Amino acid sequence: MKHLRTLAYVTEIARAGSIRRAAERLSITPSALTRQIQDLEYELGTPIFERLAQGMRLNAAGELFVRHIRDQMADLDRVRSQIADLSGVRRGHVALACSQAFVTQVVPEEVETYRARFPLVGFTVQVRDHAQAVTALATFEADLALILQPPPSADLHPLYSGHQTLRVLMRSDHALAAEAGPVRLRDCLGHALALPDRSLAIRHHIEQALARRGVALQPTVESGSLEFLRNLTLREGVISLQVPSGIPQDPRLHSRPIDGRDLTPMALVLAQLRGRSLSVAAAKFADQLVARLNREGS
Amino acid sequence: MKHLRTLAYVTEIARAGSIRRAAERLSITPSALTRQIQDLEYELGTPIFERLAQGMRLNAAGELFVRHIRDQMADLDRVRSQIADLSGVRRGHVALACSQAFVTQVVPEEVETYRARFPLVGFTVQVRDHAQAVTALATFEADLALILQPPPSADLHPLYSGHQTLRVLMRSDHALAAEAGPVRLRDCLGHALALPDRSLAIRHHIEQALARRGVALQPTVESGSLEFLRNLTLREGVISLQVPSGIPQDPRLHSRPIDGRDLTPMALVLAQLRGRSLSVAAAKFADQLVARLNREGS
DNA sequence: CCGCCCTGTTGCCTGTCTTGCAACGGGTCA
DNA sequence: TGACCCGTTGCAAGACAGGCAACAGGGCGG
Repeated sequence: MKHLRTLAYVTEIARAGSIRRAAERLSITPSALTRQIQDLEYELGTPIFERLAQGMRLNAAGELFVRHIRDQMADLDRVRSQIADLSGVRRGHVALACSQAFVTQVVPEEVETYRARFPLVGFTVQVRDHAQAVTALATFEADLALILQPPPSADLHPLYSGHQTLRVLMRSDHALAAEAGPVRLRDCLGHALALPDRSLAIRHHIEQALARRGVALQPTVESGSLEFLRNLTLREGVISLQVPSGIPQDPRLHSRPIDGRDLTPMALVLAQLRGRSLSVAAAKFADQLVARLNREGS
Repeated sequence: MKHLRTLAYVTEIARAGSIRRAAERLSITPSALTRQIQDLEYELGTPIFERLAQGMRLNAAGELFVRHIRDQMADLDRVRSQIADLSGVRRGHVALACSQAFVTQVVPEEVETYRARFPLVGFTVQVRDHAQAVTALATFEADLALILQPPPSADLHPLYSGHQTLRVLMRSDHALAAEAGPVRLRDCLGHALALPDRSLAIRHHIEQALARRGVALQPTVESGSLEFLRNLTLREGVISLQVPSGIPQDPRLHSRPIDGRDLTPMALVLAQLRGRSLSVAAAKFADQLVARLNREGS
């Protein structure tokens, strides 16, 4: 909106780190930018940027001010969403940061369901690990975060929390697929393993459990992409470990839960930033997602 | 600040009830105003005013939007105050709504003390009854409210709550001044009474207590001004009832507490609007006031 | 019923403020 | 030292807010 133009300039300069880079991204000239900033600093009675040879950096006052701008913009979004809601048509936008495990099934299904009811609501879905997800919430890049093993953070306000038991994933014709029921972890270690790499929470969870038993993990293949690992299990006779929410329904794939004695279930939360009030669209989507997670959890 | 100009226009039109009146108060022409509003409504995608023959009135969307504007302005004040605080010099402004009983001693003393330390902080002190005080908080006219017998309201966030025992106020040569210690209420009713009128919480408190005993109150003089009542007790031989905080130190005046069996102490709270974060200046003043009230209460 | 007064709105013009362009001064780095 | 990046500034062109005057429409008393 018009009256926030200058404020948007500030955040862009803070992000870009220099007036010239920001000017380029904003499609205006550096001179226009520098003047806006000078006027603003005059109004505030104090500089909000440090001028360095390499560019501009927010000073303490600037940090406070940028925080204010973000709050303000988020609040405006909320209000616009509420206003749109008055007219009966639900418009708005939902920004979600989620772990990779959920982009396969849960999130696309729920987005589709939601958009079937409210086609005017847009979505932004970003894949983030648990630490990045918290950052995304804090910088208002995301309204909601759906993450595994959330780091303890005072900024997180959980809307749902539950658990997911890890499952061994294999091709339907794999030896382990012959039996049913839970699998002991030691029975997996004998097979060729295709595991998530250390950028993913699943890997940390497994390693912690094994470390307690003094066992080292030697995966045959490791990857930051769960999708790659699934595709590999379809081609080779390797097995993988994934959370149930991320396992697509595919007759060629088979999965069995890991025995509870070997691996504790992983924590799963849907969270928002503490103290922030969501737009109508985001709040409704969160409700829907929580309902789904409750159904699955039971 | 510049970027809030249009938003200030909106609130002024909402307050004035018509574009022309608002234009006059803002010292611009109605045409400039109407255009600003049209642009804003276009940006929002929906009208925020109802056009009536008598003028403009906010619609539901407008109510939401004005609420947002107020929040935004208050938050900007807070941020500016925090920024000023970084430079070591404490600037800012404190707006206080208080019951009449406190303009005699408590508030002027505390303002003086505060301003001795931070001369760059300005004050707005308004006398408001308990209902008006809550309104003042809700409309951001006041940061803090110091009131007797606060109405139960979800919007109030108490920073201090205590009690004040009503005292009988008389000239030092009055018959009741001869004895010391608490006075029974019935001993007062025999003398000529100069009481606060029904616009003040003290009066309601007394009447409720007497109503329970089936006694009707027949004051000789009543007034909405506690100062007038005090001055009258200095001239005539009448007695009055006031809260201790409002009684000035004056050798010609004497006061004795009402017996606890006859009148329960009156509730006293310092409160802010729930969910609002105060400016540094207001928060520090609140701290100081709470310290004073705690000292007095003990 | 009509004129009067109040309301918001619109076309046109003007002054101010923002923006773009080009040039300048000052740092960093090879 | 020269190349390159940075923010900043003078000047001219454009956008935008504001003022003036006139218009359309509803409420109201004569």
